[in-house]
Amino acid sequence: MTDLDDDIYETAWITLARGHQAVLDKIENALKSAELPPLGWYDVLLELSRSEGEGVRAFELERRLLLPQYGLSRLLDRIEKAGFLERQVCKSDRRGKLLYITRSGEAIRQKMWPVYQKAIMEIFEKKLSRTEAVKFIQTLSKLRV
Amino acid sequence: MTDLDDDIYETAWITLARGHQAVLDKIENALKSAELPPLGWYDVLLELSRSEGEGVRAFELERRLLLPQYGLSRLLDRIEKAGFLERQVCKSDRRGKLLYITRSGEAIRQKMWPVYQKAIMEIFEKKLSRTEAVKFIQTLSKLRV
DNA sequence: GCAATATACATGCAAATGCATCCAAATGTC
DNA sequence: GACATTTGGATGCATTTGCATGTATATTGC
Repeated sequence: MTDLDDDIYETAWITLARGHQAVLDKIENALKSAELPPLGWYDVLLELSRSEGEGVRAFELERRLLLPQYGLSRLLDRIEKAGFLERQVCKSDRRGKLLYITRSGEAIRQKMWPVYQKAIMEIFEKKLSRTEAVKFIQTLSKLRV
Repeated sequence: MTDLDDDIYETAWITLARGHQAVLDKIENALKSAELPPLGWYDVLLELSRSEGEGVRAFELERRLLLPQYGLSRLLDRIEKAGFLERQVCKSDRRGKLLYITRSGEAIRQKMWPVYQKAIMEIFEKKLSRTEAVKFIQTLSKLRV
């Protein structure tokens, strides 16, 4: 079982976990320093923004952002309360809601982006070549198949 | 894809974040199904176990596990309350505490490990070659420098 | 030596999260 | 159509987290 070589995968996971945490901390700190909403809000707003006025179903966001159903429901409560999105009853399935970004939601998203991007770049661009980044993405993508 | 070309570093971060979440979910689910404590407890217990009775200072754990000071303080409260660790005043610096794993702490750690390891292996071993894992670790490590 | 500052850790309170369950609309079975 | 089952989403309640601050000891500058 505990073949010494197996430690490689354990190390891979620990490195993934700590690396993720380190980057996340930097991004959240950058947003906080700029008095902007947390990263989770950006993720939601970006998905809504990309839908080009089509509206997005909550269960779709769950899947894309890997959020638990109740977690997303309350995240949406908060973002909606801040006036950055709207929920509308979905006509083709009246159980569900269609989510739309508001004008001020789009505005805040655009204010968040440069801060967010700068934080990403300061870590990734400085430390990884483009080739390396591509390989990194390919490897990481396999973990979700 | 062009998308990948333009925002390669952004994509790298998103893939890192979602990949991390996906793996974490599987591990936490595995532990929960086995009615074992959450992953954070394992991280702490492992560090204490590795110290071979020397004791570990809380601020050391903070650094190694990338936990906020107050977060760790309360995580230690919970683990201590469960009887898995002990805090002792540090003689050479009376502000601090030395942390020791207990017998039952070591026992639970050893019960957690196979469940934890199985979850890791099911994702990493199946999807990444050893060579790929080594490269992955190298790349990820750069992000924390 | 002693005041000022920094470090190690704890804690009150507010906000976020997890769990279980609920409700309502849709779908499947007969 | 009537009834059971599934699906989309919300919510009460307990636990956990985040923020700000507190307490105690250690270190620094004079």
